[in-house]
Amino acid sequence: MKLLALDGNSIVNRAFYGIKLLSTKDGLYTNAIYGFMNILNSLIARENPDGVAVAFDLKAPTFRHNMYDAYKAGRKPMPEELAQQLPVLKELLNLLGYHCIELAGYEADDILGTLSYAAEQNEDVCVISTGDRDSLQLVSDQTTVLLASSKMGRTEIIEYTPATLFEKYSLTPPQMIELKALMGDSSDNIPGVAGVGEKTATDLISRFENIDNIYNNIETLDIKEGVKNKLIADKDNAFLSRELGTICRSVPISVDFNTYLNKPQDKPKLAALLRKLEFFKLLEKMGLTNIAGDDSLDKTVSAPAEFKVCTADQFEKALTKGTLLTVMPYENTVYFSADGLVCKANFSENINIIISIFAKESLKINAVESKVLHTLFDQKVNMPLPNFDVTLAGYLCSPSANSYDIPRLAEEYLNGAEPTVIGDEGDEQFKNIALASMLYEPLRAEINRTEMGMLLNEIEIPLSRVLSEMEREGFMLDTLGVAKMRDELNLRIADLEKEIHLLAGEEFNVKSPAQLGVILFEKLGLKAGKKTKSGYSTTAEILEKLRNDHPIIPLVLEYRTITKLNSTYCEGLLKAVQDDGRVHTTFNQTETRTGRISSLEPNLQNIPVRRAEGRELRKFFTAKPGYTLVDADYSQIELRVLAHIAGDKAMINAFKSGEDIHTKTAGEVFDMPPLLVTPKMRSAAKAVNFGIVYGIGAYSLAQDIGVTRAEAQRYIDGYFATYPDIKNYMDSAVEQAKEQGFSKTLFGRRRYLPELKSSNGMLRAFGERVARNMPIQGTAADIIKLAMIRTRDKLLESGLNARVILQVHDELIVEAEESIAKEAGKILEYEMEHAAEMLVPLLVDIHRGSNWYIAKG
DNA sequence: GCAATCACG
DNA sequence: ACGTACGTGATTGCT
Repeated sequence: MKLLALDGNSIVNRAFYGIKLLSTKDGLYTNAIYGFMNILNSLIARENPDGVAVAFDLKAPTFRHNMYDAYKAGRKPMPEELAQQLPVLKELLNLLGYHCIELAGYEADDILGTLSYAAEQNEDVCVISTGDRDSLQLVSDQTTVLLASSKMGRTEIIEYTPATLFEKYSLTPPQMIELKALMGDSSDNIPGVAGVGEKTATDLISRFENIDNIYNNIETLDIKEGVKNKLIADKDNAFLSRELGTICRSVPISVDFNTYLNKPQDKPKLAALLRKLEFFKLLEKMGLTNIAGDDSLDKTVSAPAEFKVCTADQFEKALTKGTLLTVMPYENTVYFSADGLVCKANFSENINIIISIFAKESLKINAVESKVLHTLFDQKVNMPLPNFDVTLAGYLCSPSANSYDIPRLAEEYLNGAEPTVIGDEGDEQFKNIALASMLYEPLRAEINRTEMGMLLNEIEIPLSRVLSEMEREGFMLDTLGVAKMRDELNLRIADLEKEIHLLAGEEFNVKSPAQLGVILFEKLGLKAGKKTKSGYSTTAEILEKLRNDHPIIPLVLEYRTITKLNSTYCEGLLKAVQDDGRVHTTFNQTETRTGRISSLEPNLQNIPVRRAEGRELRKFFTAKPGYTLVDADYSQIELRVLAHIAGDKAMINAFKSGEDIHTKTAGEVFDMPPLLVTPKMRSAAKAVNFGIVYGIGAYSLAQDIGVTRAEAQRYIDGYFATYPDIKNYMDSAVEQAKEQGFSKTLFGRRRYLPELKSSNGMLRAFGERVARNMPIQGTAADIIKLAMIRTRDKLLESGLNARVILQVHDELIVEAEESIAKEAGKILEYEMEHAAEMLVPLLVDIHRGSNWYIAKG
């Protein structure tokens, strides 16, 4: 039989520190369990064992502590976030049918040693997985060790057999103990021989086999005088270290491998635990989705609901006044649910029934993915704005989730309760529409509890229709212009590549950072700025510093710029253009943790603008014939939001004065009249203003503007002295988020921040920056969303031939018929500036033009 | 499927 | 001693 034996503590530690802190909505940390399961499952897939045993350390002192007081002294205690995951992990492993072994007085290593010894006696096979090199002493013909090592931040697994061990260390497995006797182990506080490290120790052991041979003949052996003296001085420690480092192979546990065959799984309990952990992918992979939760673990199980499939005709006739109608799009079909009935209607074949369903009086509509519904219905079905949307509600309730599809939401809010669907004929969408109707109640309750009704009803639901319309409108692209640019870029790319190869003295793939790193930093001997996990960093920031050190550098930089323009933008856009000559992006309304929208395929929110070469591209984003683009962007919206939220009088006055905020800030901070503020001072002030919005740190600010950390700190101190309420706000934003567990915008949009409870300083600091930034970025996002909705409505009401076609976070673009463009611009400007009532005015810069380059002003 | 890089606000 | 700005998406190389 083949046993997979894991060092539970070692693996779980790796998982914990390797994966960012995750937590369920109940605040249970899960990252270590999650990582452990990933590792375990990949090991099982790789080894296909007959049984799995996981060995754990206990807190109790071991025989090694009795032998040596200082054993493992100075070890940091296990962080609370990890400690609380261990009992849950053990429960999970047991439910999965695996075996957890732990024994007072012994470490996990000793248990593994005993299991591997048993394998040798019984002609079984033992595969050990650990991150601890100590176990290498256990390698034999029957025992292989899979050692997980973090090579530059990423884990790789190396398989050790006696042969590969000898190849790497030139030592046999038992000699690994002798090695440790000499070199010690700082992590366990095992002393070894002072001054002897891995190199010397390996050399000695490979020549003399073990420390007995060394010490028995120490005077006559060919050893350097200095090393010899060290050995003599620490003789006792060497022998002590050998004892400490020797894994005990006779722990009183069962050595009959049949004991460790996989047990049958307790599926209901397993399903309930996986749900509690929110491991929905795993639940699905294990085919447990349909297993109802076990009450002993779960608090509430929704009453089973029954749904009958009927025809769209029957459904339409059975619809009663005022009932809740749940609607879900799926490809070219619409699924409906109401009063325990479900049906589907093909959008083309049954369109009349769909129309008459929505024509019913006083329906309450519960939508799934409103935006997709609006897109499907377009102008053919007049669907009023839904009263609810389970997808958008799910997003508002937990904006950091990875998915808002119905099965996932059902797992979270219905606790695995399954609807009974009669007559579904294997169409699983019937189950989904039933679930969607069941999701209405719990999600509505959660939206009410968290006071996000306004966000859902006044912002996200109406916005979904605006986004659908914007996607349908699209943005006209001058494809001939883009193609011409592509051809020109291709010529330059070919030239640049030749020159770069010439200067490098060989051909290589300039696009490969790995190959480029070798050329620049090894072959050409340029000074590497270290960084990155897998080699040299070759970012533009590093290369820029080397610009004058070698003629190849400016060429590489130009190559990068141009290939980026060509691949991502010229080629990318040409691939995305539709038959109508326009690019139709997709807006994702449930992606960002802050409430912004994102844009994909193609992403129209990152079209180049900062540098001249890239900005040229915007000339190909045009208005259609007879139309003009109107482009309006908020001036400093995030800083204005900050001034408002913080209620900082000085900053509010700065904005009210209408002066340039960065100049004004510089003037205040450096105590100068605005006229005497130099460009250098202004740009420093601008960097601090940015930094403040991002949550600030002196180190990063110093990096950004190229001053010392102390200097940066002085700027920050000066800034807070000028705007004292900003400082107060920053502190209270963090404090409040820590108390409540989330940050929120002016409109109540939440972002939960479990990071703030972390004992990992870096992660906590990240959480604190987010707590300062999210209300600012998120409020600005809420505001422009309101502006989009109102602009769209006003343009429609006014009967003007003008449509919103794009949003880029603080910028809106309207395509308007030339003759009314000015009027449309007035509406756009007014609605943006009046989207929210604030302590500071909201201002927009607005321009018109035949293409985006011009309209951007 | 992830890491590195670079485009935007 | 360490190592960071906040929020995204697309392309490419590499395992």
